This record gives sequence, C-alpha cells and structure tokens, in this order.
Amino acid sequence: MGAPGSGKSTFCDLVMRVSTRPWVRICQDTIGNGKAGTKNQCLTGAASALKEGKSVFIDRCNLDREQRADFVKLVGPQVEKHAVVLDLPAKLCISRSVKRTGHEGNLQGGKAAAVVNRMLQKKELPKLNEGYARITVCQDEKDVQAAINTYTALGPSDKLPPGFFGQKNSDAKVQLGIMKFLKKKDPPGCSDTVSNVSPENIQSHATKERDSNQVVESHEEPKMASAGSNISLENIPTLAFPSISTADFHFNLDKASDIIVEKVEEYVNKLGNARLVLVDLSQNSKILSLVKAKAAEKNIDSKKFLTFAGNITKLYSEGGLHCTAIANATNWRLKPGGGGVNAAIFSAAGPALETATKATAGSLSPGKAIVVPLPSSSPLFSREGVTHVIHVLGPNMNPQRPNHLNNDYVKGCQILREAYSALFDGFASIVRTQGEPSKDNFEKELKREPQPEQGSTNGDQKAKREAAPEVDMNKKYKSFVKELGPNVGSSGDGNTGEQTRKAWGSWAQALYDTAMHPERHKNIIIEKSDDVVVLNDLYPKAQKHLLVLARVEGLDRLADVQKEHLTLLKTMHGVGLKWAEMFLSENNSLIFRLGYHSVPSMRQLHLHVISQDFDSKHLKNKKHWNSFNSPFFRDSVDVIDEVSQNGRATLKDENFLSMELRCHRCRSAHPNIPRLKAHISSCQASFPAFLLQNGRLVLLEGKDADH
DNA sequence: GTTCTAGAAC
DNA sequence: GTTCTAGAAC
Repeated sequence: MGAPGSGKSTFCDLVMRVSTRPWVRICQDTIGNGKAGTKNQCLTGAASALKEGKSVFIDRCNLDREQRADFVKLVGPQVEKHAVVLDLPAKLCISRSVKRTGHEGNLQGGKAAAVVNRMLQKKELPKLNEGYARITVCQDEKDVQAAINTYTALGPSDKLPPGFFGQKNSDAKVQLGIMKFLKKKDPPGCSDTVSNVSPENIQSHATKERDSNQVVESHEEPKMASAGSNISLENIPTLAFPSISTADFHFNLDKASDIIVEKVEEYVNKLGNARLVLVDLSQNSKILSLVKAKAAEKNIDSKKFLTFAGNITKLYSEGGLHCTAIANATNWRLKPGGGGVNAAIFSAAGPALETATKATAGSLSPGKAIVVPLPSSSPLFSREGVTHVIHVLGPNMNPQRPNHLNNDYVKGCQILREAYSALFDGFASIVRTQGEPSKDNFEKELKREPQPEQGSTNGDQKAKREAAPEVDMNKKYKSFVKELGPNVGSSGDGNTGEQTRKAWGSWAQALYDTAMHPERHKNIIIEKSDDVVVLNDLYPKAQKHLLVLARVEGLDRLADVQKEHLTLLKTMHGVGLKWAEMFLSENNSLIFRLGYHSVPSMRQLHLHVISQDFDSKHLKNKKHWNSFNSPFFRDSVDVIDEVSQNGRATLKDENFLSMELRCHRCRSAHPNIPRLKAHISSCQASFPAFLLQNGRLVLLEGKDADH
C-alpha cells in the first residue's frame, strides 16, 4: 500500500530480484498487456497465481480499506495476507510522481501532485482485523529497506511473525528532512521501473481533473485537519511508572522487561481508556528499549502504553505529558532519600508527600503498593498535575543491600509480578473513583489557586479550550534532555529555568531598540503607549502584517513570559485586535491571526498580527511559511490561557520550521514555495477546525471562515 | 531577520 | 538552462 511515488514497484522488484521464493507481482499499471488494467484483472491474476502455488505481491495503492478488502477476501485463511505500507512523506511521493510524468510538462506534474494529495487524504492505515496476519508500516527509507530485507530473506516455506510492525504515528506533525530523502540515490536499477509505477492512478484522476485547477482545491470537509493539527489531545488518566527494582535493586533487565510487558498487557485492557507510561531518566535507557521492543512484538496498543525518557517528576512541565498518577519505586520504610527515583519524587513533591504517606502507612513489604493522594500544596500537584503517588516496593536482588533474595529469581520474578499488579491495581482504583481525571480537571484544580490578575469573563472559553501542550515525545524529549543534561537526576528543582539560549546577533536587535527608544524610530511606529509600540513588519509576509512590541526590558521572547506579564499579554492582544478590526473595516475579506513565534529570530517580545492571505513577495522560504502555519506559531489566545493557568507558555520545537509545506486551509501538501503560493492564492477551503475555535481567527462578524 | 550563492532539482 | 533550496555571513 502506498501513494503513487511511494516506491511500491521498486519494493517488489528489489525483493523479487534476490528472493528464492516464487513471487508474482500483480500490478494494475501493466496487467493489461503491459498497459493499465482493471481491478478485476488484478483479482483474477492474483487468484490464479496463488493456485499455482506462487506468492503474490499486489502492487496497487490500496490506500483505503474498501479498495483492499476484495484482495483480502480473495482467498481463505490458508493463504496468509500481509500488508506492507509505504507511508512516506507526501512531498516525497509527489516529487517522484511529478518526475515520472514530467515529459508532459508542468501541467502533468501539477496533476500528479493533485492526485497524490487527494489520495493521501483518503489514506486509512490497515488494521489487523481487516484480515492481515502481519502489517509493516514504513515511514522512511530506513523502514523501507528493513522491510525489503525481511521479505527478501523469506524462503519458499518460511513464515514471518504475525502482528503490527512499525510506528503508528500517522498523525506525526513533523516530517523532516525531505531533502535528505531526495538526496539519497535511488537504489541501482530502479530508474527503469520507476517510470511505470501506478501511472494509471495519475492518468485516471488527472482526466477527471482536467477542467479543474492545477492543484487540488479541496472544498470537501478537510479531513486532513485531524492529521496535521492540534485537534486531538490526550485527555486521559495516565500512570507514569519507573522500572521497579532494576536500578538499585539490581534486578535483571531482560527478566524485568518481560514482566513489565506481561503485566502491562494484562492491565492495559482492564484499565479502559487509561494509559500507562514507563519512564526512565536515561536517554539510552536499556530497559526502555527492551520493553519497547517486546511491547511492539506483542502488539500492545501504543496509545495505551508508551515508553518515555525523561524526569518522572517533570513530565508535564518538561515533557508536555500530563500524568495523573506517578509510581514511586520506594524503600520499605517509605522514607525520602536513598537516591534514585525515590529521592527525586520525595524531593519534588515536598514535605506534603511525606506527611500524606505517613498518614497512610508506616512501611511497605516487597510486592506491595500503596496509593497516596497528593495534597494540593505539593508542587508536584500544582506544577505537574499529579494527583496521586503510588509507592511500590519491588524485590531486592542487590547482594550489597540488606534483605536481598540471594539471586533467587523464582522468588524475585514472583515478587516483581506482584509489585506491578499491586501498582496497576492501585492505579485502577484511582481511575474508578476519580471517573475521568483529565487535563480539564487539572485545569480546574489549578484555577482554584488564587489568580488575582485573571478576570472571570472567559471561563466558558477555558472549558472548551484545548488543554495546553500536545504530547510530542520525540521532539519534546530531545529539547528536554538537552536542557537537563544527561546526568541531572534526583536533585529536584532549580536547574530547569535556564535553557540553552542563543545569543542575539547584532541584526536581531532592531525591535529591541525600537521598543526601548521609540523616539529614534518615529518614522516606522504607528502607535505608541507606555506598554507597547506598534509597527508594520519591515518584511510583511501577508497583505497586512504588523508587530505589537512589549516595552519591557528583559522580555526578549515568549520563553521569558511569566504570570506577572499576563496583563501585558492581554494589552498586546487588545491592541493587535484593534488594528485587525481596523483593517477589517477597510477590507472585509481579510482574516487575521494573532500570535507569537515559539523561538523568535528578533529580540524583544513581539506579537504578530497577520492576515491569512500570505500574499507577499517577502514570503520566500519554508521557515517563513511554517513559522506562521505550524504549531510553532502560538496563538495569542492560547498563550494568554496557558500563562494564566500554568505561569508559562508552551513553546514548540524549531523542527516544525522544516515541516513539509501544507496549505493552511485545506492542508494539502506542496513540493515547494512557488507551488504552495500558487495554491494558496486561490484556495478557499474552510480553515481547520482548530483555528475556528476560541477566537484564534479574527474576521468580520457574520462572515464565516467555515464556508 | 535578510541577502547571497553553490549546487541540487527540475 | 532555469528554478529552488539550504546554509553561511551579516
């Protein structure tokens, strides 16, 4: 399965060239005497090849379930069905498709892009319950090569293990480094096969689209919105737990990982929609990779069980992962200290946890766990949204410590199983009694704290608002580890405020100087008050693009913003809004968005007020586009919400800037800036749902960005 | 932030 | 040959 240009034919060819298995490739592009044929021809061809005892590749896009269902149904269970999904970046597929139809000139190329876009919008990843014994999802060239190797090595009577392989993050927000893919040489000999990959799809769709514009204008419901935007947020009870007994208690990692996976598998379904997260501080954690591999083998739902490298006491503030409960691998006295996770959690939770723990129990025996509700005075509660700590004691295999099991792994494994059962039972009891402890609850809890600066007028918005940060493990984790350094551990607080900051270059000082010395810049300033200065962006990226500068020394960027700046943020928003409305009164077709760059290039906090036409000669590169049209752009309304609730705004990774180019309305992908600009100049699709909410878009009253 | 430009992509 | 991107310099 895969879009045109994803490399299906190449895949088959490379396998068949070396494989000792009798393969037959059924390709709709060539099945009609070397020309494109029909689906029925493919079905018949496949059936007869199977009857002859051959193995068959169905070389066909098969992106939606309906298309592939007939092939799965073709033969009974005696024939094993596999899916290999070439889920490569849209841009790469487009680029290859355009290349192979290029002889017809640009128009053809443009249609290829349109077709790939359209097809990808219909993409449904296959599921095992469609009838596949094995599914392999390839998301980059490395995955593809691995799958090629796997199938090449498959002898005539060999079998592959069943299950789902490959990451399922179909809604990955960042697809980086397209150029890296393109720079790679195609495998030798593929150039002659590439030319006949699925032209039928392109031709037939291209014919249908002959009268339409060169690029897809999706006037349909923008399905891609859910894939590329921030709409879906995890809002579910989550337990973060460290690996029990494998650190100080020296429990064998391989055995421990087996038990973790076994117990997770047992509980993951009992827990309903709740989620389990195995956490380890180390970036190269052996236990994490063992567990990850074994969980994948067992096909455990990756939405319900994840592994996460990071500091368990800062999962929300540093990792963007909100966990309702965290497990503490403690000692039998339930006392702080001793190093490791126990020391870290007691230290981060403050004396409140010690008191609450004492009130619950005096000691703990191996294999047991106790649930301790965390008082709201604990920083773990207020900062991280953790409502419960579950202390758990595992078996001790460390001969240097008292009461060790003398290498008795029969007993050790039994106790470790008990420990995880007790832990997950404890979590289950929280889930049951709390109903749905969610981010919303977390936010409600936070709101209980006195917030003098906060008006009560927008409470309604808050309830609907999408809770703060998305979970984006890889990105988050990378920057997170960079900040913490590899060995920052149990010491607790104090080292997280300072991030690695680039120094400002001389060219980055212009806005700072304007804000601090407005009198020197009278010619460009269009409004000035004690709090802010407003000016037109020197290189506007849209018809209307202005900046509202904060006039506070030391407030260089969003990362510097704290709760004390809430009033200022609201002032800036108000000023920006006023200007947007002024522009709207002159041109009622404009639509505005107000927000900040997560990592600005210019010093001095500045709010962008920018019209959504992006019609500008200054918009020249990917960074320009993505800085306004990826999660890197933080809407002012969200920043205000986050700062008022958490005291800081979430910043998104700079990697978003190299994300593939997608239309901000219909979310279609485009191979380069000129093509993107040609598309957006006429795309009238409705904006993604995310932008239609909470006043993120500013437009004329009565006008509807939805139509 | 932009400009410049080599070299890749087309 | 022309278009486009990415990285360095500023």
